[in-house]
Amino acid sequence: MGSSSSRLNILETASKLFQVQGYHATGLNQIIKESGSPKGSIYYHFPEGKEQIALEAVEYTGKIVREQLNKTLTASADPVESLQSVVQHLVDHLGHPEDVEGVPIGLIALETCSMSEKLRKACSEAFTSWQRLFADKLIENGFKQDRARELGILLQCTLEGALTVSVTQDNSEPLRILKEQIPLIIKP
Amino acid sequence: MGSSSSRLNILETASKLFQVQGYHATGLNQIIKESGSPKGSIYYHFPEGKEQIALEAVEYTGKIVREQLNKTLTASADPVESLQSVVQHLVDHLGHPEDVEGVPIGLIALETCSMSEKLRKACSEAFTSWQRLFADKLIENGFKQDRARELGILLQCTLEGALTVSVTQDNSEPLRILKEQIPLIIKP
DNA sequence: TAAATTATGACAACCGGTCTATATAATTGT
DNA sequence: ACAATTATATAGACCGGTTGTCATAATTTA
Repeated sequence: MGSSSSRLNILETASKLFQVQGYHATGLNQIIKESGSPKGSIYYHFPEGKEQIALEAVEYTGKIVREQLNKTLTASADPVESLQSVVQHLVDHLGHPEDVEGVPIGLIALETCSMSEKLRKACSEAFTSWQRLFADKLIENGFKQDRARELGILLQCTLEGALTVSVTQDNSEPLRILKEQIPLIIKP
Repeated sequence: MGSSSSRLNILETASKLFQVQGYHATGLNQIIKESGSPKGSIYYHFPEGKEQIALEAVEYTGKIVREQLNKTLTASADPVESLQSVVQHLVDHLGHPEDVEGVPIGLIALETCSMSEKLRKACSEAFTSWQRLFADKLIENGFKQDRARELGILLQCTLEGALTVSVTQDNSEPLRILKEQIPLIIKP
């Protein structure tokens, strides 16, 4: 099959590195060194090179975050409460970039969106899938479909931004403020 | 003196490139080529190399955005209206990355915040200065100081996020949604 | 003119992604 | 069972581009 264990190993390592360091700061040498794989394996498993690895890494991260998000969103029935849990989860993992969860795809998205249409689309679809998760939660709780879609987009954007600023300022305050304002934002 | 015209020229070129492409994707060769300056000038004007250029570029961009922001915010007395103008301004300049205005510092912030404390701090201070501008506008219009500070942070984060997602999705919808929701977000 | 400052382009050391050439394992045919 | 062929896996060489240095030229100042 096309998917050996070493392939997945490379992909997981690459995903973490791309999230934390970004596309250009992450070299193939670093990926193979940290994953313990031999150099030659890269172009065997990913014949199209770095761009292919990044593409699959974005899709992979998109899925991981989707699952984590889904778990947190279904933990409570109340949309406000569960969304606040999502934010709190980000706060908790702020200083631990070794945990993949919570570090966004925003960096690689901004880096590549004006460079590779393939990568741009992959990032865009990850964003959209997260937005849809938020919207669905609101629809379940009686929001009209159009309104839920709007709020899903707004919430995902706001999360992305607050996370960016919190990381940059090395301070969870932006995320904590967002958490407190969620009841105000989620209004039918 | 330390500030010749060629120095400023290099700085302006570098600022644009760092904003659009990011830190690691922008090489010194590209900076000197696009600015028309000779290679040697870089290390004459910026003896500490790339990191120094990036640092000054972030400070420079922070100031430019601050001025543009201030202009737009003072155009209308009503805070909702003027904030919506800020968002509209971003929408208008979405597809024109050649205009510096509107392209954020988010990319270089995410790229460098886990790499250089100096750069992280510079980006952080740019963010803070923008947040303060929003907060001041609200204070002028009767908001309590603490509440205005909260909202200033929230607004700047949300703008950053919506811009990131709009650029990535090549679609101004996230920004347009944010614009419509501003009256809802700005509540005392 | 002499000295000090300002400015410059050629050069070196290095690191990146890519690819080729080769070794090992699996599969197939006879 | 053994040979031939294909598939899998790997190490290292290559080329282009990166940052940074430095000896020297141009310009200003005394």
